[in-house]
Amino acid sequence: MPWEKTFDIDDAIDRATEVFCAKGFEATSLADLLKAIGINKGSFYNAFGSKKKLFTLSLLKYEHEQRHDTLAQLEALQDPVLAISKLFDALIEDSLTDKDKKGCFLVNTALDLPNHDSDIEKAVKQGLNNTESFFKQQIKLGIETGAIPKHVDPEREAKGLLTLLVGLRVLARGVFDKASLAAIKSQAMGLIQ
Amino acid sequence: MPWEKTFDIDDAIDRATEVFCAKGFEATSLADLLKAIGINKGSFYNAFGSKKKLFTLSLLKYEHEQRHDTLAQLEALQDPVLAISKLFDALIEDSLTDKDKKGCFLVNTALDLPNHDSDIEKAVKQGLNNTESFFKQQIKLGIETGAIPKHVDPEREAKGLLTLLVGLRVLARGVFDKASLAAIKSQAMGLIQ
DNA sequence: ATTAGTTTATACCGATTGGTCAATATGTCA
DNA sequence: TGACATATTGACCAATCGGTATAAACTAAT
Repeated sequence: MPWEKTFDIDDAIDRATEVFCAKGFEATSLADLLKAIGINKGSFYNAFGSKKKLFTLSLLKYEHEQRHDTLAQLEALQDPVLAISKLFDALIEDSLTDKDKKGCFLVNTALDLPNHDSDIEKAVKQGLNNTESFFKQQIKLGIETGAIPKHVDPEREAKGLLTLLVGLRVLARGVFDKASLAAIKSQAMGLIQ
Repeated sequence: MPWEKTFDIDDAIDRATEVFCAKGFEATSLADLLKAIGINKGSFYNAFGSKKKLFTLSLLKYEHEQRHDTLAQLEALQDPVLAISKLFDALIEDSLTDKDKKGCFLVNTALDLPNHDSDIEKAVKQGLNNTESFFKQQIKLGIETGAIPKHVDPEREAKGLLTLLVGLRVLARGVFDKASLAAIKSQAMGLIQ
């Protein structure tokens, strides 16, 4: 029937995600988004409805792709210690590679949680809780296979690993250098030994 | 000669700090600041010059009072394990008490570092590095007195404690509840045992 | 009383904010 | 071909942004 869009919605969301992640919701202007996506206002509001709706879309997509997919791959390794090691390696690699220092969209938004609505809060909590569950699962598996000592408490230690992950993402945005980030990883691995 | 200011500059900076801390630099409007301080534009620009200058003042004052003074008190205890324990207790207490969930001005700004000038970056780095140094110092002291086992590496472990502290501050703004924050503390104490 | 500096209160500035809307262009289907 | 549905464009909107400027009221030391 009608006319197809001349730009790719998914691609537009990804471009918007980069800006939202780097600057946060408030500091990102509509002009920023239009420039990043490469469309003008009419198309923007026709496609997304509002700045806030696009932010929600961005966060949900990021949560799904970055976290869900990544963790699924690591789980498939069937080697908890290696999986956790690789996760921290990937975080550090990602942080050092990205010269815009955008950080992690979930972590950035988590710190800004009091300034967002409940649907955003829900999405962020779900993302981080699932990461915590991943750690818990891996620790339990490691204890079963003997790769992780029995005295490790999956529940508590998972929260510790998540906290280190979050802290790493913050400090990687300008405070810590490569060596210090590596020290965090070694602390994380120490938690499960 | 002339007339003394009718409002207290220090008090004004403190009120501004609360708003900046809760909402960040960009999302804080001049109107927000004027309302929080209780003055109007003329007085504001006469006293502070610009929004950005006040932000810098706020950050430096916070860095000095919150961090410097607090850490000095803890150092005076001459009991490393107790000092670190009390520090995390205070963080958790502070996070749970503040119903605005403002978080820590230093940590909030640290995550936003790529969007600030070099003078802000410098102040944040100094604040966090000094906290790291505090941890290192306490660990060294603990090893000397025997309260902390010799296998603990002050350099590395201090970074771990700082990362947990930063992560705690982030998660306390809406993701973690009291019990989970307590779990983080127990992880931190575990690092030095 | 003069004077210097501070306060309040407003008016104003250009620029930008998020968002709307009517006109126009473009595609698909009958 | 023509009708219809949607997409795009760009002008337009009121409100707010940070910041300046103004004038009059006020305080305190000379």
